[in-house]
Amino acid sequence: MNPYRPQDFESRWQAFWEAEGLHRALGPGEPGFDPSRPKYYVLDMFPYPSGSGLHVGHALGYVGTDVVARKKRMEGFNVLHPMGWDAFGLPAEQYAIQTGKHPRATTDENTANFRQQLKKIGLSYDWSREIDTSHVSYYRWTQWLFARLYERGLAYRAEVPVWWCEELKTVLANEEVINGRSERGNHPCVRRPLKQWMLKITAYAERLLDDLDTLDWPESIKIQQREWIGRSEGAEVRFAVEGEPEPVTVFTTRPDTLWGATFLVLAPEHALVKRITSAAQRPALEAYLAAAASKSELDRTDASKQKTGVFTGAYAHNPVFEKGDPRGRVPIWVADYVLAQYGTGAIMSVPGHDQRDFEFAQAFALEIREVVRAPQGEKGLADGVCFTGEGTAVNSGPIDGLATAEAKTRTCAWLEERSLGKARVTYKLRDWLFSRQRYWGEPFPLLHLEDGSVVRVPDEFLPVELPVMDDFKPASDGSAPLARAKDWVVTIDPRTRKPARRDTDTMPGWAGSCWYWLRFMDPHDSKAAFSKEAEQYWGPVDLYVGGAAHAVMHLLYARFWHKVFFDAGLVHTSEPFQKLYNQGMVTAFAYEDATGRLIASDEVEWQAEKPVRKPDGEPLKQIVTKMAKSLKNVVNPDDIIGEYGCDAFRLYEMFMGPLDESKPWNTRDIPGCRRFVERVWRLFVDPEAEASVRESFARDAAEKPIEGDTLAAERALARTLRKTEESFRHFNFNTAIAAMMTFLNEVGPIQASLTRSQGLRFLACLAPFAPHIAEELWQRMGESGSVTRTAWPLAEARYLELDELEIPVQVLGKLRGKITVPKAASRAEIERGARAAVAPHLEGKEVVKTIYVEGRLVNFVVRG
RNA sequence: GGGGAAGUGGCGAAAUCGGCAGACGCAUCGGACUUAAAAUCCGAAGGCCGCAAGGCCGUGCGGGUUCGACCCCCGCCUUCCCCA
Repeated sequence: MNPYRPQDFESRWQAFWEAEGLHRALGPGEPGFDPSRPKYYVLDMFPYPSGSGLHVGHALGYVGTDVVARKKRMEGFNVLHPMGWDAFGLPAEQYAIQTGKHPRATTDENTANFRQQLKKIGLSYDWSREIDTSHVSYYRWTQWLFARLYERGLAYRAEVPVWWCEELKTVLANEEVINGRSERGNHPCVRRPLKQWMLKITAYAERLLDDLDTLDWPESIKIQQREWIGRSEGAEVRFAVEGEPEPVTVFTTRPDTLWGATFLVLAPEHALVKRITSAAQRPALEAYLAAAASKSELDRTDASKQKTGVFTGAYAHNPVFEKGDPRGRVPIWVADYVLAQYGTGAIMSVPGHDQRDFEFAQAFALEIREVVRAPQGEKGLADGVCFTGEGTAVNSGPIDGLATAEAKTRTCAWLEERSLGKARVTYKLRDWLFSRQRYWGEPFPLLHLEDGSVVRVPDEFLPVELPVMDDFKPASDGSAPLARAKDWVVTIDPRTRKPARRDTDTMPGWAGSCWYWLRFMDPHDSKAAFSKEAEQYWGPVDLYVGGAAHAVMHLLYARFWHKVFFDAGLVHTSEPFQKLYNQGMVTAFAYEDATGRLIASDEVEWQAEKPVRKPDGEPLKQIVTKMAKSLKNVVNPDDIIGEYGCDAFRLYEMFMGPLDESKPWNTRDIPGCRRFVERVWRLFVDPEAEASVRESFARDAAEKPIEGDTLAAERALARTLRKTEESFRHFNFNTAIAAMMTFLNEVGPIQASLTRSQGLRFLACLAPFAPHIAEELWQRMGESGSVTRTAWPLAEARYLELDELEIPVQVLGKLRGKITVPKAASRAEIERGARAAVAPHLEGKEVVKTIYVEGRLVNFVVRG
């Protein structure tokens, strides 16, 4: 008896692949490496191994890349498809502080769990290349690469505001602060300046922007990155401050509106604020600064919020006016909608032509002056609205009458001639805050000498190992936990033998993911981060797949590091990821009662097609949300695989819809995929018989001529192969699976007419999606080796051609009939047939025009 | 607030270039097989009207372009994602 029992063979094939090393990616220098084959590097964004394990949403992208990797191998590529762990970071540390377990221990437990879960999904990773960013064998090279940035002057220290929670006595990361309160405990937080390591990503802003054009990435991601980098052209203008030697420098994108600047606004953190504030204004100002410190940048710049600010009591001089001209005397205000890190931390306010300045001026009764006349037909200042568009300069001395674009360049020239300012390009992108006062991260390979200077730990003395500590809570004075590892901190500079103290900050969670694709190319190298040969062969990543959630930060940081490596001659391409693809989010149904309260899905049952709560039958509303532990709607792949088998699970993941779309998981739909694999099984195997495969597929079965049902099957197979091939171009594997289902529907009734070759080609086509059943049937067919090593089957053009065409016939764009014509029919014949087919609809009407789309459609345009 | 996506049957979805809307699957209903059930196989099915033939309406809403619009343009509405 031969029923389909996946539990009997799925783990056996997984063990076989591993034992045979079928997914090992052999690289340069390894025995058996074949350099004549083309390479393909397909990479998943590696996961942070959280304690809650994988859910079916994570698996979506992994199955997607696995399908691609398996097909590429069948096409003869050397495929690099690795997996590892982005294991440093805050959550592990947080969890450790709560439970008292060391993050090393919990991280190892979590990665073991993830590895075992991933292996059950039958993913064809080369596990010999597994990496863990929190292992010293990895992070010593993170430190080494950081040193390359450092020696190029791209790392520096600066006082920047960071979130501080007085109640918790700790520095918090941005993501730990919500609406000015700590995520844990809901305590108030403030931003206070602290010395931090910064990376000078702004030095690469122009290249990060320009090189986007060379990448095969989704346009939406490119737009988001461009937006993030935020290039803007404008001018820097110096305003002299009354009674101060230092001028205030402002940046503006609209130098043409300089004549309309009626006040200045400084960011609360601006260095000049405290110096210039008058005694009378000081109390109000102090109160304002304290309030601003507790707001996030998001709140501060939220345009919908009421504008707040306070006058400093000081005045500046607008340099476009003569000394003594009352129009040039402008008050200096402080407002939190101006950010210290953007531009110069100070703006000139032109309330007539900037919406935020307009609202601010209205709120505080400041002067509004028109300097740009709106074009005919548009509402301008004369109509009482702020005009922010382009128009004609007025009340602006030397640039009066000029159009905005011309007025801008003329103003810049005017300023430069008089040394009052200059044209400048700025970016919204800011330098990257690269240090944390936390334990679970990479230590900086830096030493502080007694004279206050900072030196690198020489490369040959790397790694700087993270000391083992039992108490790694942040200290109450905001200093880093590593500062308490006294024996570790106190050291000597190996170069000068002078006493030194180690830097006690650690790198942020992003650090390890800034180069991991390079380590995968050569993961066990103890002499270098990666060998030149390996990088030369495998780089760049051909296909990078991950969630759109990382559209900006991770991808921008990774590109930045890679460009630095390129400049340092470490890599041969200036971009790391040639093609990027974002898998969609897998959402899940959740249920809420009449009051909107969420009900866990295991408390829900279905009665008469309606969801109700189990104990009392109260009707519930089905909603779609993300999968989250807190919503109790998480589905674990282990459970699904246990019940339906791995192949059915993989097929369902791909059958749900196009890879890039977000779609709800519905376990109720899986039986359809399970039935599909069972039907595949029965196509090849008679479950009632002892034979390993049906007679018609046996090795010694008589050769069948390609005619009749066999020809029909050949054509059906050709259509399936074509559709599958196409699905790899669009990453909509749901249509490939649908095509294979259609194939089964078509050949089911004529099973006995199928040839062995047709059966084998179908299995090869199925193999990337459902590799276990493909292997099992491949073996039962008596084929030697693994289906993963057979050639990818292609459709033969001659079996895709049809003898007859069915052509829809429309009248005035409405479908009124269909005709079937021989492939060779002439246009005249087709038109004649079409007229006949829709004759009743043409009755008494005049055909004005006949539209014929070659082989596709006829449309009669009629009148009367 | 800014930025990015997406809205098609009861549900997941499909539809080369602007050319037959709803392939494939789930759930549902009917039939066959069965003592019965499960499994399997065959069939029905967007909505409305109709015994039927057939007709009308239908891709979030309102306009537009076109012989023809899920697809292109303009304006709305709703939902989801991201913000160092």
